[in-house]
Amino acid sequence: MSQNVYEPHNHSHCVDHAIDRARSLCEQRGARLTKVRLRVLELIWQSHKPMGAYELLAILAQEGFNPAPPTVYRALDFLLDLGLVHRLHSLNAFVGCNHPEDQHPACFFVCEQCGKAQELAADKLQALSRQVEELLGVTVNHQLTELSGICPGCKQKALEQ
Amino acid sequence: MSQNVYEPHNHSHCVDHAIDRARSLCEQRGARLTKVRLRVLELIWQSHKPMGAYELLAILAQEGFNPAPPTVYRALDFLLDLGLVHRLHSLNAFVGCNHPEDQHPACFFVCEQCGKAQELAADKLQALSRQVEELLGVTVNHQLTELSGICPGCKQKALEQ
DNA sequence: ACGCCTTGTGTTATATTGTTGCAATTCTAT
DNA sequence: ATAGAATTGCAACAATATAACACAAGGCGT
Ligand SMILES: [Zn+2]
Ligand SMILES: [Zn+2]
Ligand SMILES: [Zn+2]
Ligand SMILES: [Zn+2]
Repeated sequence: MSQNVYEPHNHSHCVDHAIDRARSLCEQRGARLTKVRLRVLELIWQSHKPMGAYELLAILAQEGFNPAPPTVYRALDFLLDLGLVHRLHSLNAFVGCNHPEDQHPACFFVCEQCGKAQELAADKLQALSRQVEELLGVTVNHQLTELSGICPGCKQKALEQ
Repeated sequence: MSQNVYEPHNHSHCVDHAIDRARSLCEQRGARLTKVRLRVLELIWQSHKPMGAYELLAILAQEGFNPAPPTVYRALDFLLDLGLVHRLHSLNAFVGCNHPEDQHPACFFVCEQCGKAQELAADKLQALSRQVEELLGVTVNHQLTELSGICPGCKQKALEQ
Protein backbone atom coordinates (compact mmCIF):
# COMPACT_ATOMS: atom_id res chain seq x y z
CA MET A 1 0.00 0.00 0.00
CA SER A 2 1.24 3.43 -0.87
CA GLN A 3 0.95 6.54 1.23
CA ASN A 4 -2.37 8.28 1.63
CA VAL A 5 -2.68 11.25 -0.68
CA TYR A 6 -5.57 12.62 1.35
CA GLU A 7 -3.22 13.33 4.20
CA PRO A 8 -0.77 16.23 4.16
CA HIS A 9 2.59 15.18 2.81
CA ASN A 10 5.67 16.63 1.24
CA HIS A 11 4.54 16.39 -2.33
CA SER A 12 7.87 17.28 -3.86
CA HIS A 13 9.03 13.88 -2.62
CA CYS A 14 6.28 12.26 -4.69
CA VAL A 15 7.41 14.17 -7.74
CA ASP A 16 11.12 13.64 -7.26
CA HIS A 17 10.74 9.93 -6.69
CA ALA A 18 8.46 9.58 -9.68
CA ILE A 19 10.87 11.35 -12.00
CA ASP A 20 13.86 9.45 -10.66
CA ARG A 21 12.15 6.14 -11.16
CA ALA A 22 11.03 7.15 -14.61
CA ARG A 23 14.60 7.96 -15.60
CA SER A 24 16.04 4.71 -14.32
CA LEU A 25 13.19 2.67 -15.78
CA CYS A 26 13.74 4.24 -19.18
CA GLU A 27 17.46 3.65 -19.04
CA GLN A 28 16.89 0.08 -17.97
CA ARG A 29 14.48 -0.52 -20.86
CA GLY A 30 16.43 1.43 -23.44
CA ALA A 31 13.58 3.92 -23.85
CA ARG A 32 14.08 7.62 -24.48
CA LEU A 33 12.53 9.99 -21.99
CA THR A 34 12.41 12.97 -24.36
CA LYS A 35 11.51 16.53 -23.45
CA VAL A 36 7.78 16.24 -24.16
CA ARG A 37 7.50 12.91 -22.42
CA LEU A 38 9.31 14.11 -19.34
CA ARG A 39 7.28 17.30 -19.25
CA VAL A 40 4.00 15.40 -19.53
CA LEU A 41 5.04 13.14 -16.69
CA GLU A 42 5.98 16.16 -14.58
CA LEU A 43 2.66 17.81 -15.30
CA ILE A 44 0.77 14.67 -14.37
CA TRP A 45 2.65 14.52 -11.09
CA GLN A 46 2.03 18.18 -10.25
CA SER A 47 -0.82 16.97 -8.11
CA HIS A 48 -2.61 13.76 -7.28
CA LYS A 49 -5.51 14.87 -9.41
CA PRO A 50 -5.74 12.94 -12.68
CA MET A 51 -5.30 15.17 -15.73
CA GLY A 52 -7.06 15.05 -19.06
CA ALA A 53 -5.16 14.93 -22.33
CA TYR A 54 -6.39 18.32 -23.48
CA GLU A 55 -5.66 19.86 -20.10
CA LEU A 56 -2.08 18.69 -20.53
CA LEU A 57 -2.03 19.82 -24.13
CA ALA A 58 -3.08 23.35 -23.21
CA ILE A 59 -0.13 23.68 -20.85
CA LEU A 60 2.30 22.16 -23.31
CA ALA A 61 1.09 24.61 -25.94
CA GLN A 62 1.72 27.54 -23.60
CA GLU A 63 5.22 26.25 -23.03
CA GLY A 64 6.02 26.22 -26.71
CA PHE A 65 5.46 22.56 -27.52
CA ASN A 66 3.62 21.55 -30.64
CA PRO A 67 0.00 22.28 -29.77
CA ALA A 68 -1.63 19.36 -31.60
CA PRO A 69 -3.40 16.40 -29.98
CA PRO A 70 -0.94 13.78 -31.25
CA THR A 71 1.78 15.47 -29.22
CA VAL A 72 0.20 14.65 -25.92
CA TYR A 73 -1.37 11.34 -26.89
CA ARG A 74 1.96 10.03 -28.12
CA ALA A 75 3.64 11.02 -24.90
CA LEU A 76 0.84 9.44 -22.91
CA ASP A 77 1.03 6.22 -24.91
CA PHE A 78 4.72 6.05 -24.18
CA LEU A 79 4.20 6.58 -20.47
CA LEU A 80 1.33 4.11 -20.37
CA ASP A 81 3.40 1.45 -22.10
CA LEU A 82 6.14 1.81 -19.53
CA GLY A 83 3.60 1.76 -16.73
CA LEU A 84 4.64 5.22 -15.57
CA VAL A 85 1.07 6.44 -15.68
CA HIS A 86 -2.34 4.82 -15.45
CA ARG A 87 -5.42 5.77 -17.41
CA LEU A 88 -8.65 6.29 -15.53
CA HIS A 89 -11.26 5.52 -18.13
CA SER A 90 -14.19 6.72 -16.11
CA LEU A 91 -12.60 10.17 -16.03
CA ASN A 92 -10.81 10.17 -19.37
CA ALA A 93 -7.78 11.16 -17.39
CA PHE A 94 -4.28 10.09 -16.52
CA VAL A 95 -2.46 9.79 -13.23
CA GLY A 96 1.06 8.87 -12.20
CA CYS A 97 1.87 5.40 -10.95
CA ASN A 98 3.87 5.06 -7.78
CA HIS A 99 5.38 1.68 -8.47
CA PRO A 100 5.92 1.30 -12.20
CA GLU A 101 8.65 -1.30 -11.80
CA ASP A 102 6.33 -4.27 -11.65
CA GLN A 103 3.28 -4.68 -13.83
CA HIS A 104 0.13 -4.71 -11.73
CA PRO A 105 -3.62 -4.43 -12.03
CA ALA A 106 -4.55 -0.84 -11.32
CA CYS A 107 -6.93 0.09 -8.54
CA PHE A 108 -7.82 3.65 -7.69
CA PHE A 109 -10.04 5.52 -5.37
CA VAL A 110 -10.98 8.96 -6.67
CA CYS A 111 -12.67 11.64 -4.57
CA GLU A 112 -15.67 13.00 -6.43
CA GLN A 113 -15.23 16.30 -4.66
CA CYS A 114 -11.55 17.23 -4.78
CA GLY A 115 -10.60 14.88 -7.59
CA LYS A 116 -7.50 13.42 -5.92
CA ALA A 117 -6.77 9.81 -6.82
CA GLN A 118 -5.19 7.28 -4.48
CA GLU A 119 -3.71 4.16 -5.98
CA LEU A 120 -4.25 1.06 -3.90
CA ALA A 121 -2.24 -2.09 -3.54
CA ALA A 122 -3.96 -4.80 -5.42
CA ASP A 123 -3.28 -8.09 -3.70
CA LYS A 124 -6.98 -8.84 -3.53
CA LEU A 125 -7.37 -7.88 -7.13
CA GLN A 126 -4.67 -10.18 -8.33
CA ALA A 127 -6.58 -12.88 -6.51
CA LEU A 128 -9.79 -11.82 -8.20
CA SER A 129 -8.10 -12.08 -11.53
CA ARG A 130 -6.98 -15.65 -10.89
CA GLN A 131 -10.43 -16.54 -9.62
CA VAL A 132 -12.08 -15.26 -12.78
CA GLU A 133 -9.61 -17.16 -14.91
CA GLU A 134 -10.51 -20.40 -13.17
CA LEU A 135 -14.19 -19.74 -13.13
CA LEU A 136 -14.60 -18.83 -16.79
CA GLY A 137 -11.60 -20.55 -18.27
CA VAL A 138 -10.40 -17.23 -19.63
CA THR A 139 -7.02 -15.52 -19.68
CA VAL A 140 -6.94 -12.07 -18.10
CA ASN A 141 -4.68 -9.53 -19.79
CA HIS A 142 -5.79 -6.25 -18.30
CA GLN A 143 -7.60 -5.19 -15.21
CA LEU A 144 -8.76 -1.87 -13.85
CA THR A 145 -10.80 -1.07 -10.77
CA GLU A 146 -12.09 2.43 -10.22
CA LEU A 147 -13.77 3.40 -7.00
CA SER A 148 -15.12 6.84 -6.34
CA GLY A 149 -16.68 8.63 -3.43
CA ILE A 150 -15.79 11.23 -0.84
CA CYS A 151 -12.43 11.58 0.89
CA PRO A 152 -12.05 12.52 4.58
CA GLY A 153 -11.00 16.08 3.81
CA CYS A 154 -14.03 16.77 1.68
CA LYS A 155 -16.33 15.17 4.24
CA GLN A 156 -14.92 17.55 6.83
CA LYS A 157 -15.37 20.59 4.59
CA ALA A 158 -18.95 19.58 3.90
CA LEU A 159 -19.67 19.47 7.63
CA GLU A 160 -18.16 22.91 8.23
CA GLN A 161 -20.59 24.57 5.88
CA MET B 1 -22.58 -15.75 -10.09
CA SER B 2 -24.53 -15.60 -13.30
CA GLN B 3 -24.37 -18.04 -16.14
CA ASN B 4 -21.37 -18.13 -18.42
CA VAL B 5 -21.99 -16.25 -21.64
CA TYR B 6 -19.04 -17.95 -23.29
CA GLU B 7 -20.91 -21.22 -23.22
CA PRO B 8 -23.79 -21.95 -25.58
CA HIS B 9 -27.12 -21.05 -24.07
CA ASN B 10 -30.64 -20.18 -25.05
CA HIS B 11 -30.14 -16.50 -25.44
CA SER B 12 -33.80 -15.65 -25.82
CA HIS B 13 -34.11 -16.58 -22.17
CA CYS B 14 -31.56 -13.88 -21.33
CA VAL B 15 -33.53 -11.34 -23.33
CA ASP B 16 -36.95 -12.33 -22.03
CA HIS B 17 -35.85 -12.30 -18.43
CA ALA B 18 -34.13 -8.97 -18.85
CA ILE B 19 -37.20 -7.34 -20.39
CA ASP B 20 -39.53 -8.85 -17.81
CA ARG B 21 -37.41 -7.63 -14.96
CA ALA B 22 -37.12 -4.21 -16.55
CA ARG B 23 -40.89 -3.93 -16.76
CA SER B 24 -41.50 -4.94 -13.18
CA LEU B 25 -38.66 -2.78 -11.89
CA CYS B 26 -40.08 0.23 -13.69
CA GLU B 27 -43.55 -0.41 -12.39
CA GLN B 28 -42.20 -0.85 -8.91
CA ARG B 29 -40.28 2.44 -9.10
CA GLY B 30 -42.96 4.40 -10.92
CA ALA B 31 -40.68 4.87 -13.91
CA ARG B 32 -41.92 4.87 -17.49
CA LEU B 33 -40.37 2.36 -19.85
CA THR B 34 -41.18 4.28 -23.02
CA LYS B 35 -40.77 3.02 -26.58
CA VAL B 36 -37.23 4.36 -27.08
CA ARG B 37 -36.09 3.16 -23.69
CA LEU B 38 -37.47 -0.30 -24.20
CA ARG B 39 -36.02 -0.50 -27.68
CA VAL B 40 -32.58 0.55 -26.48
CA LEU B 41 -32.71 -2.08 -23.77
CA GLU B 42 -33.73 -4.72 -26.31
CA LEU B 43 -30.92 -3.72 -28.63
CA ILE B 44 -28.40 -3.88 -25.82
CA TRP B 45 -29.59 -7.36 -24.95
CA GLN B 46 -29.45 -8.59 -28.54
CA SER B 47 -26.09 -10.06 -27.67
CA HIS B 48 -23.67 -10.12 -24.78
CA LYS B 49 -21.44 -7.74 -26.65
CA PRO B 50 -21.49 -4.24 -25.18
CA MET B 51 -22.84 -1.65 -27.60
CA GLY B 52 -21.72 1.91 -28.19
CA ALA B 53 -24.13 4.83 -28.06
CA TYR B 54 -23.74 5.66 -31.73
CA GLU B 55 -24.07 2.04 -32.72
CA LEU B 56 -27.43 2.05 -30.96
CA LEU B 57 -28.32 5.39 -32.44
CA ALA B 58 -27.74 4.19 -35.98
CA ILE B 59 -30.21 1.35 -35.49
CA LEU B 60 -32.76 3.59 -33.80
CA ALA B 61 -32.50 6.01 -36.70
CA GLN B 62 -33.17 3.22 -39.21
CA GLU B 63 -36.24 2.30 -37.21
CA GLY B 64 -37.68 5.77 -37.41
CA PHE B 65 -36.68 7.16 -34.02
CA ASN B 66 -35.31 10.65 -33.73
CA PRO B 67 -31.76 10.27 -35.04
CA ALA B 68 -30.03 12.71 -32.70
CA PRO B 69 -27.51 11.82 -29.99
CA PRO B 70 -29.64 13.00 -27.07
CA THR B 71 -32.21 10.38 -27.99
CA VAL B 72 -29.93 7.53 -27.15
CA TYR B 73 -28.03 9.18 -24.33
CA ARG B 74 -31.26 10.01 -22.54
CA ALA B 75 -32.48 6.47 -22.84
CA LEU B 76 -29.14 5.19 -21.62
CA ASP B 77 -29.13 7.55 -18.67
CA PHE B 78 -32.56 6.29 -17.72
CA LEU B 79 -31.47 2.67 -17.94
CA LEU B 80 -28.25 3.37 -16.05
CA ASP B 81 -30.12 5.11 -13.25
CA LEU B 82 -32.37 2.11 -12.81
CA GLY B 83 -29.39 -0.21 -12.94
CA LEU B 84 -30.77 -1.99 -16.00
CA VAL B 85 -27.53 -1.49 -17.87
CA HIS B 86 -23.93 -0.93 -16.91
CA ARG B 87 -21.47 1.34 -18.62
CA LEU B 88 -18.09 -0.06 -19.53
CA HIS B 89 -15.88 2.99 -19.53
CA SER B 90 -12.88 1.31 -21.04
CA LEU B 91 -14.99 0.51 -24.11
CA ASN B 92 -17.31 3.49 -24.15
CA ALA B 93 -20.06 0.94 -24.34
CA PHE B 94 -23.13 -0.33 -22.54
CA VAL B 95 -24.24 -3.79 -21.53
CA GLY B 96 -27.31 -5.23 -19.87
CA CYS B 97 -27.27 -6.10 -16.19
CA ASN B 98 -28.58 -9.45 -15.12
CA HIS B 99 -29.62 -8.56 -11.60
CA PRO B 100 -30.75 -4.94 -11.56
CA GLU B 101 -32.89 -5.38 -8.46
CA ASP B 102 -30.11 -4.75 -5.97
CA GLN B 103 -27.48 -2.08 -6.40
CA HIS B 104 -24.06 -3.64 -6.72
CA PRO B 105 -20.53 -2.79 -7.73
CA ALA B 106 -20.12 -3.85 -11.33
CA CYS B 107 -17.47 -6.30 -12.38
CA PHE B 108 -17.04 -7.49 -15.94
CA PHE B 109 -14.75 -9.66 -17.93
CA VAL B 110 -14.66 -8.72 -21.60
CA CYS B 111 -13.09 -10.88 -24.28
CA GLU B 112 -10.73 -8.78 -26.38
CA GLN B 113 -11.39 -11.05 -29.34
CA CYS B 114 -15.14 -11.66 -29.58
CA GLY B 115 -16.16 -8.73 -27.39
CA LYS B 116 -18.62 -10.63 -25.24
CA ALA B 117 -18.90 -9.38 -21.68
CA GLN B 118 -19.59 -11.55 -18.66
CA GLU B 119 -20.78 -9.88 -15.49
CA LEU B 120 -19.37 -11.39 -12.33
CA ALA B 121 -20.73 -11.61 -8.84
CA ALA B 122 -18.90 -9.15 -6.72
CA ASP B 123 -18.73 -10.49 -3.19
CA LYS B 124 -15.00 -9.92 -3.08
CA LEU B 125 -15.45 -6.48 -4.51
CA GLN B 126 -17.93 -5.42 -1.92
CA ALA B 127 -15.31 -6.51 0.58
CA LEU B 128 -12.69 -4.48 -1.25
CA SER B 129 -14.92 -1.47 -1.04
CA ARG B 130 -15.31 -1.77 2.72
CA GLN B 131 -11.60 -2.31 3.08
CA VAL B 132 -10.79 0.85 1.16
CA GLU B 133 -13.27 2.80 3.25
CA GLU B 134 -11.56 1.73 6.45
CA LEU B 135 -8.08 2.18 5.14
CA LEU B 136 -8.51 5.69 3.73
CA GLY B 137 -11.43 6.89 5.80
CA VAL B 138 -13.39 7.55 2.63
CA THR B 139 -16.94 6.79 1.57
CA VAL B 140 -17.27 4.75 -1.61
CA ASN B 141 -20.18 5.67 -3.85
CA HIS B 142 -19.35 3.93 -7.11
CA GLN B 143 -17.18 1.05 -8.13
CA LEU B 144 -16.35 -0.57 -11.42
CA THR B 145 -13.92 -3.34 -12.23
CA GLU B 146 -13.16 -4.15 -15.82
CA LEU B 147 -11.10 -7.18 -16.73
CA SER B 148 -10.23 -8.08 -20.28
CA GLY B 149 -8.49 -10.94 -22.00
CA ILE B 150 -9.31 -13.97 -24.06
CA CYS B 151 -12.30 -16.25 -23.59
CA PRO B 152 -12.17 -20.04 -24.02
CA GLY B 153 -13.91 -19.99 -27.40
CA CYS B 154 -11.49 -17.51 -28.88
CA LYS B 155 -8.53 -19.41 -27.46
CA GLN B 156 -9.81 -22.49 -29.22
CA LYS B 157 -10.28 -20.69 -32.52
CA ALA B 158 -6.77 -19.30 -32.29
CA LEU B 159 -5.39 -22.83 -31.91
CA GLU B 160 -7.30 -24.13 -34.89
CA GLN B 161 -5.65 -21.68 -37.26
C1' DA C 1 32.34 11.62 -41.42
C1' DC C 2 29.05 8.90 -44.28
C1' DG C 3 24.99 6.46 -45.33
C1' DC C 4 21.32 3.80 -43.32
C1' DC C 5 17.75 2.52 -40.39
C1' DT C 6 14.81 3.32 -36.52
C1' DT C 7 12.49 6.26 -33.72
C1' DG C 8 10.38 10.46 -32.69
C1' DT C 9 8.00 14.78 -34.19
C1' DG C 10 5.16 18.34 -37.12
C1' DT C 11 1.10 19.05 -39.50
C1' DT C 12 -3.44 18.59 -41.16
C1' DA C 13 -7.50 16.60 -41.16
C1' DT C 14 -11.01 13.65 -39.40
C1' DA C 15 -13.40 10.33 -36.39
C1' DT C 16 -15.72 9.23 -32.21
C1' DT C 17 -18.06 10.20 -28.08
C1' DG C 18 -20.87 13.08 -25.23
C1' DT C 19 -23.39 17.69 -23.80
C1' DT C 20 -26.24 22.06 -23.62
C1' DG C 21 -30.28 24.81 -24.25
C1' DC C 22 -34.71 25.63 -25.48
C1' DA C 23 -39.15 24.75 -27.52
C1' DA C 24 -42.86 21.46 -28.23
C1' DT C 25 -45.28 17.64 -26.73
C1' DT C 26 -47.17 14.11 -23.81
C1' DC C 27 -48.37 12.29 -19.55
C1' DT C 28 -50.34 12.58 -14.78
C1' DA C 29 -52.77 14.04 -11.16
C1' DT C 30 -55.89 17.32 -9.09
C1' DA D 1 -60.21 20.98 -17.87
C1' DT D 2 -55.95 22.46 -16.32
C1' DA D 3 -51.54 23.04 -14.06
C1' DG D 4 -47.25 20.85 -13.33
C1' DA D 5 -43.95 17.30 -14.42
C1' DA D 6 -41.69 14.30 -17.36
C1' DT D 7 -40.44 13.26 -21.99
C1' DT D 8 -39.10 14.21 -26.65
C1' DG D 9 -37.57 17.06 -30.94
C1' DC D 10 -34.28 19.81 -32.62
C1' DA D 11 -30.01 22.40 -33.47
C1' DA D 12 -25.71 23.40 -32.23
C1' DC D 13 -21.51 22.41 -29.97
C1' DA D 14 -17.86 20.48 -26.83
C1' DA D 15 -14.62 17.05 -25.57
C1' DT D 16 -11.89 13.15 -26.56
C1' DA D 17 -9.13 10.42 -29.68
C1' DT D 18 -7.06 8.76 -34.15
C1' DA D 19 -5.23 8.51 -39.15
C1' DA D 20 -2.04 9.57 -42.65
C1' DC D 21 2.00 11.27 -44.34
C1' DA D 22 6.06 14.12 -44.46
C1' DC D 23 10.07 15.60 -41.99
C1' DA D 24 13.79 15.57 -38.45
C1' DA D 25 16.74 13.60 -35.06
C1' DG D 26 19.30 10.02 -32.99
C1' DG D 27 21.86 5.52 -33.09
C1' DC D 28 24.98 2.43 -35.49
C1' DG D 29 28.05 0.04 -38.33
C1' DT D 30 31.39 1.14 -41.84
ZN1 LIG E 1 2.04 13.80 -3.27
ZN1 LIG F 1 0.29 1.71 -10.55
ZN1 LIG G 1 -27.48 -14.84 -23.49
ZN1 LIG H 1 -25.04 -5.68 -12.83
